[in-house]
Parts: sequence; C-alpha cells; structure tokens
Amino acid sequence: MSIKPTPETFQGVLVDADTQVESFRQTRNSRRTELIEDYVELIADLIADGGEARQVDIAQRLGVAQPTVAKMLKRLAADGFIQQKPYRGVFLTAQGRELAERSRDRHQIVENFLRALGISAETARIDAEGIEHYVSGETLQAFKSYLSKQG
Amino acid sequence: MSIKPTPETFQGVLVDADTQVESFRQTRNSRRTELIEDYVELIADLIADGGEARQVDIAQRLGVAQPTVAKMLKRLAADGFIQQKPYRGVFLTAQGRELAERSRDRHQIVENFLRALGISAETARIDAEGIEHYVSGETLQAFKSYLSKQG
DNA sequence: CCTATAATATAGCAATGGCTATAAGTGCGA
DNA sequence: TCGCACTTATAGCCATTGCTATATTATAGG
Ligand SMILES: [Mn+2]
Ligand SMILES: [Mn+2]
Ligand SMILES: [Mn+2]
Ligand SMILES: [Mn+2]
Repeated sequence: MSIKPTPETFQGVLVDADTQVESFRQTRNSRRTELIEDYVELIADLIADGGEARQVDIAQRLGVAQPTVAKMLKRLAADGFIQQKPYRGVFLTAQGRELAERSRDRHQIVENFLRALGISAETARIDAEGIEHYVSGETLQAFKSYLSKQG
Repeated sequence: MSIKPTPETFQGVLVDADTQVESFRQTRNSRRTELIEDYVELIADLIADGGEARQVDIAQRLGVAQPTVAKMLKRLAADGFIQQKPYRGVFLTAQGRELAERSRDRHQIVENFLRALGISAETARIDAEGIEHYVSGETLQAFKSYLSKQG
C-alpha cells in the first residue's frame, strides 16, 4: 500500500484503517441478510393476518415480480426458513418463526423510536424499513431505553 | 391477488399494501446508491488526508480486493462522479465532491446522534456506516434537533 | 365434469458486487 | 539508466437480485 508522507501527529478526517474496514465488513454482512429478514417477517405477517402466505401477495407487498419471489422462496427453503409444497403457499419452520419474530420486534422498536423523536408516521415507516437491518443489539437497547423514558 | 376471507373490520398486523410497497421500493433504491456514497466519501477523505486516492488504499479501507475497486471506479467514472487517468489515482468531479460532502455530513450526524444516545464509540461507528444510507432528510433533521438540544 | 382463470414453476436474460490469477504500466533507488 | 517493486488493468469466474415470457398446475363455477 502507499505510504502517506504526512507525519503521524497530524490527525486528518481518516480513522484507523483496521477500524474502518471492520465497519464496512459488518455493513456488508447486514446487507446480505436484509432481504431474508424482510421475507420471513412479511410471511409471518401474512400468515397471521390471512392464514396463508401466497407468492402473489408477497410479490405485491414487496413490489417485485412473482418469479422474483419464487426464486427467493427456494433460497429460503434451502436455508431452512420455510417449507414449500408445490403450487401451494409457504409455511415458516421453527427457525423461520424465530427469525421472523426477532425481525418484527426489532422493526417495531426502530419505527416506534423514530415516531418518538417526532418524525412523521410515513417517514418513520419508510426509514425504519431500511434502518432496522443495520441496528445492533446495543443500539436497539438504547432505542428501547429512550422509548421507556418517554413513557 | 388472492382475496382474503376475513372481514375488513379486522385490522391485523398488516398495513395497507400500497403503503408497504412504497417503503420497500424506497429501501431498494437507497441500497442501490449505498456503495456509491461510501466510495465518494472515502475518496474525498483520502484526498483530504493524503492528497490522493489510490486503488490500493481504497481497497484496504473497504476490505475488498483491488480489482473490485477498479471495476467500481469505472462505474463511478461512467456516472460522472470521478475522473480517472490510466495507472493514476482518481479525482472527484464537482458532482462527486457534492455527493461526498452530503454523504460525509449525513454520516457525521448519524454517528454523533448515536453517540449522544449513549451508544459506545465502536458500535456507533459500525451502525452508522449502515444506517446513514437509509436516513431521510426529515429523520436527519430530527437527529440534528436532538443533538442541538443535548448541547 | 369440464373449462376458464388464477397461481405457481421454469427458462433465460441483465446488472451488481464480489473473487483469483495474471498482464501491463510507473517510478524509485542503486 | 535500468531493473524491480508497487500499482493498475484485464480476464474470467460466481452469487445475488431483479426482470419478461411462457409453461404447468390447481381450483372454482357453470
Ligand atoms: Mn422489517
Ligand atoms: Mn426492512
Ligand atoms: Mn459513510
Ligand atoms: Mn456507509
């Protein structure tokens, strides 16, 4: 790597490289599980609401095409989150239900936290849909603390 | 789409479909620009710190391989964010500097906000690296308000 | 019971974001 | 000046996440 000529005493805008790389790695990791979390959460909600989760409904709510959902469901089945019967709706495994519940709880807390900060319902809903996947346990705890202090 | 047999009076865990789809679309959109924002921000920081941004340094700080960076830089150049001279470092265009500055400001606010909530420096750093890309203008404003009220 | 419609499956394509291996260019020090 | 080490470019691979077009299956009404 290139050696920068500036003396070590000068502290620029840059943080330590090893420190920074860990943040980026962690973020890339969260990005990889983002879709899975949204799928199982949505499937759980659809089942809770209507008794079943069908591809067309998942596709409609995610705003993607049905074959996109079909392919993702295969991955979720291969990963052990759902069970599929051909030409039928999907069902969550124990592992899937566990992840769905954790995701929904975290999602709720993030969205409620944003609302508590005075953010509008619509913006809180939109922002929480993305932010939720990048919130660590420590940060989630801080959000919960804030919410309970607000009463 | 499938018609659910439950009466409309029953309000389940599910929000309106058109409402939900907009959140997912918005999130997918933010995800598309996430990497671009991190690249231009990092390039700006490297230039500010050492006068130049070299592929090897970008790769080392992002934790990816150098050819991964090379390919992305071509995209950034094609999109008008940077200028490249073969076998030389990269430079930001006016458009690139503009995006870099906006990204860095937003990143700073998010990280400072998490710190103000009592979150540890390391967790704030890691979480902010992901959260920053999913924070709307309205939410950013709310974070700023909280920070100024904190003193 | 048959058929039309709805839902699911499959094939094939593209863009994105990663990787390794290797070729080619730059530039510094001896 | 020239060679070697560093840096950049390129080729080729894979996984992911989207799409359209089309085939197949399920099922409800007549
Ligand atoms: Mn969610
Ligand atoms: Mn989400
Ligand atoms: Mn950033
Ligand atoms: Mn980031």
